[in-house]
Amino acid sequence: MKATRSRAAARKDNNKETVKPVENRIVGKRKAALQADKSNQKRAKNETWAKKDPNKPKRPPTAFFVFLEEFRIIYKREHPKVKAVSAVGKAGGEKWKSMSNAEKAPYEAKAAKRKSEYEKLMEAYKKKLENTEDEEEAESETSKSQVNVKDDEESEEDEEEDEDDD
DNA sequence: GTTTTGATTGTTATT
DNA sequence: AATAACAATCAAAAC
Repeated sequence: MKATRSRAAARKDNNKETVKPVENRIVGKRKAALQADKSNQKRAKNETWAKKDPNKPKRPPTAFFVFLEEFRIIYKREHPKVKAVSAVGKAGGEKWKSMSNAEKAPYEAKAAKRKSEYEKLMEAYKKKLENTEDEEEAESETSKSQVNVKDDEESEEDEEEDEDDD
């Protein structure tokens, strides 16, 4: 199935996400863009790639994924020999469907919490972008009523660079 | 040697 | 509204 190279390859080809329509509806057959992302970051420094968000908040894990994280550990304990991620995925999916809403409740709750954090991160992320991208600030609100004269202290502290450890 | 793929479902994002 | 894309994972496969 090389046809399903997904945007992962496209990303390395072009920083732009050339979202090409999947074959038909094979949704569960493409991802792995995270690993490439790591390399992309490195490459971004070397090349003019740019367009790489260092701290872009990723989508919050769904209840299923939260459950999977736990299930993975269990599965590995039961099948220490299994090294295929697909195996856990399959088993997890099967079990997930076997669970009742009550069982999924805690996972959904956690997922919901993650979502909240995601939104918050997204907000901060957007703010950062504006700050970074704002080259010229149009100050045209002279006659308008500026109410932001309070205190706009921006929390800029997370600026740790990724150092490579040998 | 580095990059990609594989598999699951749910949720976010875009159209 | 609907559909596409992506969220983790880790080792093997592919290039």
